[in-house]
Parts: sequence; structure tokens; C-alpha cells
Amino acid sequence: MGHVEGLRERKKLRTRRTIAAEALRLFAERGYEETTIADIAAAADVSPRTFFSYFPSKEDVVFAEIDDRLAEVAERLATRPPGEPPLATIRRSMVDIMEALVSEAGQYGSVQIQLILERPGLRARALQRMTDTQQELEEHLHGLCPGISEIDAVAASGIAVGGMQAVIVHCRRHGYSPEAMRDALDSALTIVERGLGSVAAFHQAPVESAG
Amino acid sequence: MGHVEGLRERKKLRTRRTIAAEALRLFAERGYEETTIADIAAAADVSPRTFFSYFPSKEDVVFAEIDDRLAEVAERLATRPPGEPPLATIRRSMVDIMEALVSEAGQYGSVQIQLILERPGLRARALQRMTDTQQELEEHLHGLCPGISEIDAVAASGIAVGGMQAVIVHCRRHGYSPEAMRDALDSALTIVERGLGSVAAFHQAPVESAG
DNA sequence: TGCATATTTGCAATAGCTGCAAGTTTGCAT
DNA sequence: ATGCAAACTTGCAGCTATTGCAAATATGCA
Repeated sequence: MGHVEGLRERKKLRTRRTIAAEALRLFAERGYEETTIADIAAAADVSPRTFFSYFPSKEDVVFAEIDDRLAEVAERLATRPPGEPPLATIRRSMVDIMEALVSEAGQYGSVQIQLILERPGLRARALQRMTDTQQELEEHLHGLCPGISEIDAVAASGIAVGGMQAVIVHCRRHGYSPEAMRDALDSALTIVERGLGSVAAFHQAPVESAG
Repeated sequence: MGHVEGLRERKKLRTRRTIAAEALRLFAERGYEETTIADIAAAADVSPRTFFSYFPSKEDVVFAEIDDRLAEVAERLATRPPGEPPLATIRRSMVDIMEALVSEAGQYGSVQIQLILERPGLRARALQRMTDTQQELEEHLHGLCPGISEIDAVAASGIAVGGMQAVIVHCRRHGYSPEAMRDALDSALTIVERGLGSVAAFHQAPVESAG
């Protein structure tokens, strides 16, 4: 799937990564507002105009890595181990999504997280991504729980993602350790599952992917 | 509290309302992008520069009414009827918040809702407001449920608001009638309450406001 | 009536973002 | 190897949101 598509594609990918990397470096060094598109373009050795053919806005460049991870999560959402109970799939997905969103793994540590927590504009963008992912989860729920009602699917995904999101933000704000964060997520998930467990559809056997 | 503070204050309030009203009218007539700050200022009979002393950004003017309503909700959150069980307070707050956010009551019908659903930037702003309100709820939970843990409070408010938000957006997108929307919210709230009911702190008697 | 303060305004500048047309580079077929 | 068509980059011009600053006005009160 995500292979080497050809020299052209590879070069574009490299450029994209360079732009993102240089942008993050500059953001970390001088700050977000203090870095202009022109600065980023210069550092990445492209014209300012070219920046916008790789990222639709300055804000989006902050989410370059995160978006890649979210795309992976979306793929994994579709490949559920046979026979896995719906609630287990949800739990697994939640953990995946949240890891994707707050992982400090990337080349530039947690610059993104810092920025997102500080700048309201970026925080809003992050929320947007959260709800987008939430909608994908919602669609998968129909496959997971045969006959689940539209509203139950919507509510369930909103509840799960909303609960996780709140906990994540709280933990990051208060500097929880990774372990404490995991514990917090776990207890939140317990509450979520208690609620979702009251929906009959979650106890039906999941539909096995046809084929 | 929100009385007539004097001529000066009243005039400012009137100007603020005029700007917002003219802006919404123009947005409805020509569209959001097609309306410039200069247009709005001209229609409201102030200088473009003055616009920014009433609203920090063009996007914020869309939320003028909504923000007023959310402020009222925040006040009502604090004035809970004595003896009301925690879960009842939550249910009541949820309904209040969602009404504030999606009410079509205002002078300009549902222009705002339309815009918010269409423009990603505005949607993000709306989400931001949702989470801000969520944090207020979270703080009140400590008063409502003595000894509730930090994480349980955070998770509970995130779950409640997240669930409601998802349902609201879904309903508006699919053109549900007010009745259908109310039913949907109700069934979502049931799931939420089932989850929150598993937290012991929600069954303690609430703290009566001292005094 | 006049002053101290708050508000409005004009001016100028910055920066994000977009459309357009010209210049380059790349992939592929011959 | 060669040449063409498609894809990519770039420079330019322009529009708009947003902000700082200082002058000009308006307002509330003594």
C-alpha cells in the first residue's frame, strides 16, 4: 500500500518531510508566531509559494506527523482480529488514536504538543481532527455491531472519544507521567465501557468481513 | 448582575449588537468569505478598526449570540436546586449547553449553525467553545460529588459533552426535526448516565452550597 | 463649563493565502 | 538517446485579516 511509488513520489515525500521538520525546528527555536512562511520556505530550500502546495496552511504543518499516524490508525481500524468483541475493538482503537495524537515519539519530541496546548488556534485544529477520527470510528461501529442504531453508533463514538480527549488534555496540562496517564485513560475507559455495555447491539456477535 | 451599567455601557452593548447583526445579515446574503471586515464595519457604521475592539476576529462575530447564551448557562450551572442528584444536574446542564449551542431562536434564524457546519474554521471554533464549557462542568462536579477523583470528574464531563456533541452534529447534518433531536439526545444521555452511574462518587449526597 | 478618561479612528505595516502564467523537471514512449 | 506531455516549482501581484500607534472625539463627572 504505502510503498515507493516512483522517484517523483519519493522526492515529494522527502520535500514534505523537510518542510515539516524545518518548520518544527524553527517553531521550537523562535516560537510559532515568530516564524513566517518565508522563514520555513527558506530553511527548507523551496519558494514560499511552494510551501502551500505541500500544506494548506501554516497550522497544518504542525500536524504533519500526527496526520500520518492518524491515517495508520484508520487503516488498523479496518483490520480487526476475527472474533474480537466490539468493546475490545473500541478500547483498542481509543488507545491507538490517543497514542497517535499525543505520542512524543517523533523526531522533534513534543514540540507539537506544546504548541497545540498553548495556541488556541492549534487546539481547535486538534479538536477538529479528533472529531474527524470519531466519525470514522462511528462508521466502523456499524460493521462491528450489526443492527446498531444510527444514534447509538453516533453517541457511542462521541462518548468514547470525548472521554478520552478530556483525560488526555488534562494529563498533558498537569504533566502526568506516561504511567499515570495510562492509568487515567484506563479508568476513563472503564466508565465508557459501562455505558456502552448498556446498548444491546454491543453484545451481538460482530459481522465477520465477507470474503 | 447584567443590568444597565450606565449610558456608556449601554451604547457599547448596542454597537456590539449592531455589528453582530449586520455581520450575520451580510453572511447570509453574500456568504462568509465574500464579506469583508470593511463591509461589516460600513454596514454597522463604524470604522474597520473599531470592529476589532468589539470582536477579536471575524470568526468570533459568528458566536456573539451563542457566547451570550453560554454565559447564562454557566451562571445557571452554579445555581442548582437544593438536593438535586448529581446525575440530574448533569442531564439538566447538558440540555442547557446544547440548547445554547444550537438554538435557532436568535434574530437571524440558523445562519450561524449553517456557517459553523460548513466552514471548518468555524467548526473548530465551536468545538473549542464546547470543550471550554466542558471544563466548567468539570469544576462544578467537585462541588456536586464530594470526593470525586480528579480523573473521574474529567472523564465524566468529557464523556457527557462528547456524547452530546456528536449527537447534535449528526442531527443537524441530517436535518432531524426538533422532536427527533430531543429523542436522540435522550437516548444518548441514557448511555452516558449508565456509565457515570458506575462511579461511586455520583451516588454520594451533593454538597449543599455553604452559607 | 472643563478636565480626565474612555472610545473611535486613520495610517501604516505585517503576514497568511490565492490565482496566474512562465520556467523547470520528470516519466515515458519512440 | 530524444522529445513531448504532464507534473512541479517559482515569482509576481493582490486581497484580506489583524495589530500598533498616535491623533481626534466623545463622555461622565466635578
